[in-house]
Amino acid sequence: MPVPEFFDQGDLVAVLSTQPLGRALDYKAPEGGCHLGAFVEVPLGPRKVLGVVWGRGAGDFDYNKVRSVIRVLDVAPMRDEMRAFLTRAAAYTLTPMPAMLRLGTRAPGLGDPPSMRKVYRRGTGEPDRTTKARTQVLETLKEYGDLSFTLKELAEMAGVTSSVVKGLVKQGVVFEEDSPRDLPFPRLDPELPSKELTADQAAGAAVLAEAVASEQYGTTLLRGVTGSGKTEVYLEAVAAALRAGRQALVLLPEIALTEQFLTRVQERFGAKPAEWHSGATMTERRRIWRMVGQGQAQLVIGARSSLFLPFQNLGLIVVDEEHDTSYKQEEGVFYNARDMAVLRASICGAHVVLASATPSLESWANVEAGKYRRLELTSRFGPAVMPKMGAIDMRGEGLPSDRWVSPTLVGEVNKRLEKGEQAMLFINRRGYAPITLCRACGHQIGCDDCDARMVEHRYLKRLVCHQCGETKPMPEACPSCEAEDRLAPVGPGVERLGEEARALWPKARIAVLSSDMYGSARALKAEIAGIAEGGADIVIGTQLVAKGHNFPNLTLVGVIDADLGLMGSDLRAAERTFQLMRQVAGRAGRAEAPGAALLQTYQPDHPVIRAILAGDEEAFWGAEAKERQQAGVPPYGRMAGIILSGPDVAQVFDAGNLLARQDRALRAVGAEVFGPAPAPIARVRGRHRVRLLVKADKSVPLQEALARWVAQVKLKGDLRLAVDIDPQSFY
DNA sequence: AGCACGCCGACT
DNA sequence: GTCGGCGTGCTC
Repeated sequence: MPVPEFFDQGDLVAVLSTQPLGRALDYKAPEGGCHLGAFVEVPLGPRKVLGVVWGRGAGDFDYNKVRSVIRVLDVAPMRDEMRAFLTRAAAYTLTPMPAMLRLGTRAPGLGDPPSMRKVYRRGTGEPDRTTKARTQVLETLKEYGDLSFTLKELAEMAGVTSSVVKGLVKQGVVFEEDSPRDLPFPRLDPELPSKELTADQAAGAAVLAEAVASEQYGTTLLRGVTGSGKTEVYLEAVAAALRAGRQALVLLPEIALTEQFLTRVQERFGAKPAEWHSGATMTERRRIWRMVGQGQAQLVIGARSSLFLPFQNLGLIVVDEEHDTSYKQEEGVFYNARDMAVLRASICGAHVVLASATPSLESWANVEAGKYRRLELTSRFGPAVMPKMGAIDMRGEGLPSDRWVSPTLVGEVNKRLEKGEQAMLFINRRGYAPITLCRACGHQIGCDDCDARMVEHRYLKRLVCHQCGETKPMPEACPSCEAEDRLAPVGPGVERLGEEARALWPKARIAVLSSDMYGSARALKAEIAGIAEGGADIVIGTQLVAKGHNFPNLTLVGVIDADLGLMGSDLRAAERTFQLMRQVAGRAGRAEAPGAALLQTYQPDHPVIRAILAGDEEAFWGAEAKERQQAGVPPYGRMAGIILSGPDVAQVFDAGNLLARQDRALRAVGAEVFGPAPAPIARVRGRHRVRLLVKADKSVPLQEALARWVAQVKLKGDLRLAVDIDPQSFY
C-alpha cells in the first residue's frame, strides 16, 4: 500500500524525532491534517520535541494511548528524496536515524513563524531642527537611496546613537516599516559573460554543462594542476544548473578561505551566493536554511554540513579539493562529505564534480573502475608555468638544532626579496613548539584529559592541547620534578619559525598565518587578502595557506619539513604528504613571474619526495594503488573502525575484547577483526578509547554484518560505541 | 536525550 | 527508619 501524501486528522502517522529513540513513534495527525514529511512538534513524555512525519503509523500501539501531533511547523515538508538520502546515509554510515535527522534539521528557530523586523528608510518630512547627528543620518540615507536598514545598522553607519534615528522617526523624517526577517538571496545571472576561457577550459566547461543539463546523476573528476582554471570551469557547470532553474552547491574544505572565491562568484553571476559555515550567525543560518528550502537561494557555498540543507531542486554538487581530509567528519556522526555528495546527487538526479589538483586514490580508482568520468585540465592559465621543484638535502646544511631555515633556503629567499617578490615558508605545525621538555627530568608536558602533548602557543601565552582544545598557562616549574626555569621548547612551530625569520630578515615585512591567531574567519580573510596584495614580503603559514589561495607576487615556497608525515606506518601518510607538497608548491609563481619550490628534507631519496620532485603523479598513484591492492585495503578492500569509549580503561578494553571474540557475524561474510588497540588518540576529554578494525573484501555487504555483530553487546554504564565506515587513518 | 522507577549503602 | 547513589527502561 503506497504511503499517502496527506494524512487527515486522527490518522496514525509515524513521526521520527531527533531524540535517540531508535525508531519512529506513532502519533495522531493534528487538526487540519498533515503532509508526509511535515516538520512537526510532538509530545514525548513531559516534553515537546521536533520531528518529521516519516510515513504511515505502524499501528502496533494501543490506539487510546497514542497522542496527537501538537502542531505542524511553518516550513516546507521534507521532500521524499531528502528522507531517502537520510535513510541511505544512515544505513551506509551505521548512524542511528535520529542522529542523521539532526544533521538535516540544524537550523535555529525552525518552529518560529516567519518573523518580521523593523527597518528604516528616508521619509518625506524635514526635521524641525537640524543637528549634526541628524544631518549625518540623512546624509547616510541619501547615499544609499531607497535602501532600508535595521536600527542598529543605520545608527552605526551614521555614527550616531539609535535615539537620534528614533527622534527622526517621530517627526516622519525617517519611516519605520516591518519587513520579513529572512530575505531571499539576490538572483544570480548565468548569462553574464564568463571570464575568457582557454580552449582546454572551454571544452571542459562544455562537457560539464551538458552533464548538468541532462538532469541525470553522474560524477566527473575534474583534475587540473593549480592555476589551470578549475574554478572557472566548474562555475560554468553552476551556470548550467542555474539556467535549468536548478540549485547548485559548492563544497569547500576550509571556509576561512572563501573571500576570493565569493568575489569570483560575484564577478561571474553578478551577486554573492549563500555562504553556509560554522561561523555563521543564527540569523544567517536561519535565513539560508529557509531560503534554500523555498528555492530562493540558487547557489550555496558551504562546509560539509551544507549537504544536509533542504534543497528543493538540486542539480549540481561541486566538491572542491575533493582529496581534503577535512571532508571526513570523525566525531558524532562519522561521514565523508565527498561520498555523501555522490549519494545525495544519485538520489535527486544531480551531477557531481569532484575537483582537485591531486585527487584521492579513492576517486582515482573510481575513474579506473568506470564509475566516474575524468576530465583533465592540462594547460596552465596565462604565461606562468608549474614551479621548479628542488630538494634541499638537510644532511649537508649543518643546521644547529634550534634553527630550521637552511643557509641554502636563506640565500634563495634573499634573491626574491631583492627583486621585490614574495617568499613563503611553510610548516605544518601550529603554535610555537610541539614539545615542552623539562631539561632536569625529561618530563614532557601533556594534556590532563588526553594522551596528547600540550603545544606551546606564545601568541596566546598558553599551552594548548590540539586534541581537545584544553589550554593552561605555561607553568613556572616542571610539574613532575618541580625544577624551576628548566622547561624548554623542542621542535618548530609556525610561531617559532616566525621568530627565526624576524631574526634572519629584520627589515622584511613578515606575516605569520595560523588559524588560531585570528579571532574570526573574517579577520583571517582580510589578513590573507592584504598579504596577497603585497602586504608582506615573507609569508609564514601552516596548512591554511596550502588551500587554494592566490598570491600573485609569490615566487618561492620553502617547505621547512617535507619529511613530516612520511614517518609512521599510516598507509595514507604517503598520499597525504604527496598532496600537501604538491599543493604548497602550487602556490608559487601563479602570475607572470615563474616560481620555485624547495623542499627541506633529510630523505631526498624517499619515493614520495622523488615523485613530488619529478612531478610524476601517474607513477606515484600507480605504485600506491599496487601497494593498497596487495594489502587489501581501501579503495581495494573495505574497512571499518569500531571506537569504544568510556571513563574506565579496563572496562573499555574488556568490552573491546568481548566484541573481538564474538565475531561469528563477521566470519560468516569472511571479514576479519583486528584489535582492540588504543585508538589513534587513546584518550579524549577524559574518555579512554580503543579501536577495533574490521577488514573485508570489496564485495562484502559489510554494514549488515557489522550491525549484527555490534548488536550483540549491551553497553553498560558510560560505555559508548561508534562505527566509522572507511576510516581515514588505519594502522 | 530526559525522566521516573527501583534497589542497595550510610546517615539522623 | 529515610536519603540518595545511579543502573535500567520508557517515551507513541
